[in-house]
Amino acid sequence: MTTETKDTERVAAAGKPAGTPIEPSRVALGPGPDSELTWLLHRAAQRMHAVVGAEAERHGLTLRDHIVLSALHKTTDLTQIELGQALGMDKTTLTAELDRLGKASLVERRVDPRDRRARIPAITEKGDEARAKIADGAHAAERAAVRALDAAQSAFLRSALYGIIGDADDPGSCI
Amino acid sequence: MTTETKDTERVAAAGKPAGTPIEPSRVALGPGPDSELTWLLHRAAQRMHAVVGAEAERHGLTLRDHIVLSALHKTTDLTQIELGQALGMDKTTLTAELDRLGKASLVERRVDPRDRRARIPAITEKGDEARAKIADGAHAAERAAVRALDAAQSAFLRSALYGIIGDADDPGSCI
DNA sequence: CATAAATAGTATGAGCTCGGATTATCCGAG
DNA sequence: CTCGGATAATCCGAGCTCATACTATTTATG
Repeated sequence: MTTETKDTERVAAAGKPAGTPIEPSRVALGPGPDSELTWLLHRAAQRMHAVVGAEAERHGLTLRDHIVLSALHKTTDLTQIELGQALGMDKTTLTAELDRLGKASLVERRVDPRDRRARIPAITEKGDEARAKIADGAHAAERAAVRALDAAQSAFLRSALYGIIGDADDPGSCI
Repeated sequence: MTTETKDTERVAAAGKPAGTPIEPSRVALGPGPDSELTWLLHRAAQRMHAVVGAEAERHGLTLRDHIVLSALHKTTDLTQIELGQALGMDKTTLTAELDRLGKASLVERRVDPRDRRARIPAITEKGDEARAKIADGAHAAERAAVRALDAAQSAFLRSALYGIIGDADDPGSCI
């Protein structure tokens, strides 16, 4: 009823029991150097999310926690709205995030003395210690990710990404 | 009282009141060429998501719809699990996504004749028409995003991203 | 000063993601 | 052939994101 080639097809498309041969169909569909740029960027971001997020996880935090703490380490006197815009994060999402970080005593919110509507989140001593530990591992993970590139190539990669981003202010949390 | 002339102005310029200067602190925090790689990748992916997603939106679909349809256009005979792995998409999420696309008659699920547990999703004629239209706009948007790079630089960018991705199989839907 | 419009932050609710349980089916050992 | 374990898809529930509504406060205008 069926051709004998079915065996090879089945082997190729089979799950991954023990021997784990490479499935040609999957590889053909997965990301490759000719894939669309949107897809490559998404996958690469996903990859870095996994490795850097694992580093944050080792200290009981998430990648988003680390990013927010790093932002608060670099700048001060931002309101929540300004922080959210700089991070491309929805204000409601950021409020919930700051609630979590505040409950863990990693940040604190003070009222802006010049505008009593606004709150100025600030990183605490404890928060900065956690941030510093994670930053070490995160930088190592980033260096490892581009170890195949030399300094000039790495710099070009960054500038190319920066060029794609431009001055856009896109929303959307994948982080 | 009511200011008859300014009213329309204000409504039109909502969110950016007249005379508001640019906040220097915000600009300083945003992504720059020296930002961390993880952050740049995330922002660049976010940017492409916005522009390509807008293209899909013009045809009543989402970026994820387009990606799934493109995958089904490129390959055949994948089960849902295999498709999900290739796309880095959770099996539950993919089931829901295929439900939506199926309801719109853009894909159909047939039982794998060799394994009655498995379903083989396939793109329909109608689905491929939508896919083709979106693909045109998407390619144009991608070219526009890297218009500052020449062919060699663009190729290098892709290969660098491909190198970062490696053979990892990360989960996580930002798409 | 009085008052209307705009804005920062928070609360609420719809819809989504994803880990784990469930069902139907396949496969290998006896 | 039968039976126990593995696997594909689906179902269910906790937790999350984000649009919208709401409150407190500031700013503009006469």
